[in-house]
Formats: sequence, C-alpha cells, structure tokens
Amino acid sequence: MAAISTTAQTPATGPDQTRLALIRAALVLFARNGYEATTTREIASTAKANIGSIAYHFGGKEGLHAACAQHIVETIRGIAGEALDGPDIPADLPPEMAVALLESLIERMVGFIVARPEGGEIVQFVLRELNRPTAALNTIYYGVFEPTHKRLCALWAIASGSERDADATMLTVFTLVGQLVYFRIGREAVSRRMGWKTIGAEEAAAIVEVARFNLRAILAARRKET
Amino acid sequence: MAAISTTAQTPATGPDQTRLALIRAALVLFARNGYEATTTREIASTAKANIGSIAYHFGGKEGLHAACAQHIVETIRGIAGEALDGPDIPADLPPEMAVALLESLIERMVGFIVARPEGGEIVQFVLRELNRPTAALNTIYYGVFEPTHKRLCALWAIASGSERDADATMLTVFTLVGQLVYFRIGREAVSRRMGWKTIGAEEAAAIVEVARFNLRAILAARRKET
DNA sequence: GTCTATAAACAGATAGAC
DNA sequence: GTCTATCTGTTTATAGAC
Repeated sequence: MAAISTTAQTPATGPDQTRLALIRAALVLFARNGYEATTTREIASTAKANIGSIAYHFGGKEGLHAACAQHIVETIRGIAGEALDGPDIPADLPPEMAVALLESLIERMVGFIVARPEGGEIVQFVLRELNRPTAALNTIYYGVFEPTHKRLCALWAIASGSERDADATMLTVFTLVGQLVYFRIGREAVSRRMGWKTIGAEEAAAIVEVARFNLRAILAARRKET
Repeated sequence: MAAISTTAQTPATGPDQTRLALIRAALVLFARNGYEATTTREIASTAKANIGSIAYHFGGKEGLHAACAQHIVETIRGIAGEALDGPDIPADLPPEMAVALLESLIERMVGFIVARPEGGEIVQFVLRELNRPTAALNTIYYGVFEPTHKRLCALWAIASGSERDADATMLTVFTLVGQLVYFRIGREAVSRRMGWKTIGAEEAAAIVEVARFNLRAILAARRKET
C-alpha cells in the first residue's frame, strides 16, 4: 500500500479536536479512494484517533461521510465569502463590472480548484458524489453548487447581454467552470503532456491566462449576436 | 444495494465469450464503484460467469483491471478510426479544413462522451485512473490520450495560426476537451440545474451548439492576436 | 470521551472435481 | 473451460472497561 502523505494530519488533542481530525482525514481518504474502499481503521489511524470514536461522534461510517459533506459546504462558503453569501446580483449592474467580477471569480476558482491542496480533495469528493449520488450530494448541491451557478449565470447574462435563465447561458457557464475543473481531475494527464512536475503558482497563472482569454473571446462573440 | 441496470449483460456462451462478458461487467463496475469497492463475486455474477473464471482468464482481479484498460483503448480506436490512426496532420492543411475537422471532432466527442452509455463508463474509469494512477493509466494515456491531444493541437495550430507545441495551444485544447468531459462527470448537477430528465440526442445537440460557438469564438480571437 | 476485544460478515485466491 | 468448496485475512459494528 502506498504511503499516505496527507496535509490533514491534525492530531486529536482538545475536546472536539478528535471530531475535526476525523472529518479531515475522512475527507482526504474518501476523496482519494472512495467511500467503500476507505476503512474506518484507516481514517482513525490517519486522524490519530481511535476507531471507536467514529461511532461515538458520527454514529458510524455513514454519519462521518455526511459530516464531510457539511464540512465542504462550510469550507467553500468560508473561502468564497460575500461572493456567495452577498446580496443578489442587481439586474442594472454595469456590464463592465460584471465582466470584472467574472474574471476575478474565475481567477479565484483556478486558485482554489487547481492550486490549493484542499481543492483537490473537495473536487474529488464531489466528483464521486456526482457519479454515485448519496445524501451528501444534496448537501453540497444546494449548499454551494446551485448558488454558485446561479450567481455566475446572473453575471454572465449582464456581461453578454443575454437572459440569465436561458439554456445557452446556463450551458455556457457550465463550459466555463468545466474547463477549470478538468485541470484538476485530469491533472495527471495535463502534467505529463505539458511536462509539468507540479501544478503550482506559475502553472496556475498560465491556466488563468488561457481561461481568461477564452472568457473574453466567448463574451465578445455573444455580444455580437444581439 | 441498488439494482444493476447495465447494458453489458452479455451472457457467457461460446468460447472466450466469458472473457468478454467479464471485461464488460468489470468495466461498468470498476467505473461505477471503483477498483477496490468492486468484488470479484459481483463481477462474475453480473457477467453471468463463475468466480473461478476470473482467475482462469486474467490471473486475478488485477489482470482483469488491466484487460479493461486494453479494452477501452481498442474501443476508442475502433470508434475514432482514421481520426486517430490516420496519417499525421500535414502542416500545409488549409485552415478552413482544420476548422471543419475540429468542429466535427468536437461533435463526435460530445456524441461519445456525453450521449453514449459506454462513454460514461469509460470516462469514469479513466477518471479514477487519473486520480490514482495504476498501470492501466499508461495503457490509456499512450493508447488514446496523448495521440488524441497531439492531433487536436496540430489542428488547432493550423486553424488559429499558432505553434502546435506552444503552451497556450496545448492548454487551450485541454479547455476545449475539458468543457465536454464536464458534461459527463457533472451530469447529475447539469441535469438538475437544466431541468433535464436525461441527456439524450436533443440535449447533446444543445451542448454541441454551445461547444461549437465557444470553439469559433476562441479561434476568432486567437487569429486576431497574430 | 477514549480505547480494547470480539463478533458476524465478506473479501480474493486457490485447489481440485468434472 | 467451468464450477464448487475452502483457506486466510480483513471489514464494520458493538459491547463494555476505563
């Protein structure tokens, strides 16, 4: 078995520290190996906690899985901040503002999804849920996925001069996000093909550059349509 | 456990039929549940074959996994045909031809990745390999991934008037493919958000339309650069 | 709250009958 | 080539000591 080199090695010390350590360890392991392939022993050992504590804190493996989903929602909402929790996008926002917001959001998403280590864990965890939905998917879908997509659609509609709930708008937003996600999930292939050893700040900047170029190009073409 | 509704229910009859039935069943199950979460008993039962036949034909679970990777390469090369196995893209191909080829390739990729059921299994299988590479990834990477990407880069370079091995070219091709892959892996979220019950021919056409629009828009913008 | 011991089920591999 | 029986190890969940 390969050695485990996780960043979530928080040892259990104070009260409820065990709880958090278990969630962090479980998130990494569920993401990397999947729910069923992950054993509670492995989680407890990674979290430097006891096996019995999983039953105590979460009722069992399944409860721990649900807690991971909740943790993901809280983490993303914590990072996204007002970008997600702020007031609705006003319909009379100047288009230049919408473009600027879209660009900054894409830059932040690349930073989180592609460059940050937690991004990888979270993306993989969500991917597994999308492939085989459980109750955890609802938590994540309504917690971050739908609000994020709605917000991006609103910005895109203003920036491109289209309707925020038009099929083309929603699908285009999916393509914008999809291209970013791919750099995380296909990271192994991208690295091989690009000759990159790791995907750090420099590589992320190159990805942002291409993503920004694409955004502007598609936006310009959509504007011409109307 | 959820009922298994696979298209790969070929019963074992003639000689070597067992072999193929096992590969098909394993591919579906490995893709859906992952390597470790899939039991050899489950595979044998789905393939309507005996457990012992896995050891006989493939030496064990791992050999069956490797055979699945080989099967994926053969399947894709069979579908892609001359688009993958044909002669190299000549550097003096007319740009309009390159654009037309790119558009038709994207259309075919959407058809396979998004709409065909085997597309889902294969994408998921490859995704798991990318997340946690084994020997199977090498088979797939050198069998289809790298040749496909190289070919798309060559076409893109001609169509956009850039260098086929420039970083921007290779990254742009990744974004073009990435946006398509996302519609498969994020299918559950896309369906929910779009209000689609399934993703069939009609929905695939809408995706092709957006992907084609993006392709043309980015291409037009890249051409203006030079 | 944390830990150990154990129970009941299930895994992959294999040997050998047919 | 196919199938059954069985071995050895590992899984989750639980009961109860501390």
